Amino acid sequence: MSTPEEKTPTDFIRTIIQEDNNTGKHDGRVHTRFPPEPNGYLHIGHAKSICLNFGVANENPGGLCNLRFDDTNPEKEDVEYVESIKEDVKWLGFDWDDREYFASDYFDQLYEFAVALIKKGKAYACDLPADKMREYRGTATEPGKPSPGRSRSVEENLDLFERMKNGDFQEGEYVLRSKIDLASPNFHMRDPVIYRVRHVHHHRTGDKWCIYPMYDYTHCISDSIEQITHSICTLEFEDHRPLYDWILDELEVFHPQQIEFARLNMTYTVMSKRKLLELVQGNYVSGWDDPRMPTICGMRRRGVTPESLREFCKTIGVTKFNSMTDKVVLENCMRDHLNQVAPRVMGVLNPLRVVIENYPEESTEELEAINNPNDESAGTRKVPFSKVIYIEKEDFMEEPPKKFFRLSPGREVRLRYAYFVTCVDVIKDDSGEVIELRCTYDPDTKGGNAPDGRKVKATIHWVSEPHAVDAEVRLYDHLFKTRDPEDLPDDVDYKTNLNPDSLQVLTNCKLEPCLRDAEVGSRFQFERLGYFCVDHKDSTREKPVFNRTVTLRDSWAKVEKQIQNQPKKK
RNA sequence: UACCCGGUAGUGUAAUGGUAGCACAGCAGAUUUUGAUUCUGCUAGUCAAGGUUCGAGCCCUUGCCGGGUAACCA
Repeated sequence: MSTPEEKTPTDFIRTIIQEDNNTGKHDGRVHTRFPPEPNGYLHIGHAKSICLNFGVANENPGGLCNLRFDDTNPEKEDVEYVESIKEDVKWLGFDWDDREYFASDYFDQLYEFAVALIKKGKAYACDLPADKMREYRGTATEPGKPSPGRSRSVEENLDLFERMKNGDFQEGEYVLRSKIDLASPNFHMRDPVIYRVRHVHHHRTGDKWCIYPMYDYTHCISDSIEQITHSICTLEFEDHRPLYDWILDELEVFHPQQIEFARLNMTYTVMSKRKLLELVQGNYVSGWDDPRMPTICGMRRRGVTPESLREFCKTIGVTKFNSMTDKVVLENCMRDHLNQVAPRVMGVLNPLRVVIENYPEESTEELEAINNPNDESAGTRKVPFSKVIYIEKEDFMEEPPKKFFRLSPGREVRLRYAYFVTCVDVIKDDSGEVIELRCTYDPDTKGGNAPDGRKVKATIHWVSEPHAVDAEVRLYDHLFKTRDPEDLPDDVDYKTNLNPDSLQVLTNCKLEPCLRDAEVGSRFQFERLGYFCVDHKDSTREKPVFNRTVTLRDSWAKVEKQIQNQPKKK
């Protein structure tokens, strides 16, 4: 068996870095950064970026990756997000050591650089209101018009900028703009705004500043200050690269290379922070860490392991073309890892009572069960068995179709690690619903083997009634019912694609007794059902709560579908 | 519309100008005290047309299709 994380992926970014190493561009130095804005929780798309940036650093001798918070827009940002981001990056398995930076740490330097730009005649204060500025910027086919402030003297600009900083102006009254090229076909070069006035409190600098630098201006300088060699970002910043380069060239400072890659899109979910925020605030989900969310904390709560998330990021690769990754790829990674590490247990989600008529009344046996067939060192455990047990409702059919191998009247099946049992009677309530089964067992088949060599076609799981732990189990399905929830006409809201059945809560589940002491966050395979994880928020010893991380592969479900689709022919 | 970027099996990705490979999905079979896992086999691809070349997925031209940008957000 191959360990999941041995072969390093290759992609165009790693190729660029390799070439730079070969030519000695940065003396063999590789320094990246992961630069989230602290205005929301990290999601699986960020995981892709984290794995790329930290991964590249880890693969190169002496490589480093900084964690930098891009906190230049105080209106949307908060320390709550800073803390969650740090927790998520750590949980994913990456370490930035002491290299934790904030763009806001550079506000003083950024200010001085802006002054330098003004002195060079490359920046000016502009008092055009926002709508006028848009108008002056021109169109795709017409160049922009110079704003009246464009011809101001250096001295005036210096004075105006200082007064902006001192709070002499209202928001929107003045901005600082770079002086580049109003006729550029690239709108980002038509004198973009680099500072705006905002009289708001910043979560780190407090009320020290009332002017805040814009992203384009801040990001390249932050990269430069931190001696970043490769500044990796997503595709939508391609058009910003000329501006990134222009600023650093004008300032004549260390010049990192910006490289863009395609962000992750995944089926049955949305990835934009705005939409995820909306789902949280509108109570469409229980919070950022709702297990249906594509957020890192949501997936953590659901039971996804960091190993499988990293493996997923490796699998999807890094390219420049927009793609839609199928969610089953993620699920495959989840199963792959959980299959290796998750202990097996038995749990009945939809219990059906079974009385074993010929089993002694007060007797209890301890049967030996294997904890993990893929890991011998996981050992075995004892599972109690008694006269009354629960089995899964789905494991019984009164009138079974041909390919149904499980229990039905008169049929014999194996109870895993226990005995062969045969159904001898079906008890129904007034409405005709099956509420109890009567079975007999064969004492010679203890442990699950028949001395006479006879075979059964099915082995089913079970839980002893007097020993059962009552639990709540939450089953999750896609958050959205369509593969691409955002693929809609302009006038239709994506929320109409929300899947009304994405959460199913089962409150009458019966679990084997060892699960009473399961630690919060621990993960198990409920045999024949899937992987489950103890919910870290709502689970208590008295009332355990489990989240289903992912189901097992289910080839029976396919057969079942075929049967349903085939019209019964006589 | 202008500018920028991109198009390789169903999906996601590989291939110094030299045999188009891998994974997931799908299909078929073997093993199985989980209809799981594991194993074996199969299916299926270079957007189009020209050009350069002994040879093009890769280089050039044109077209087609898809995405991005046109915030005092990042």
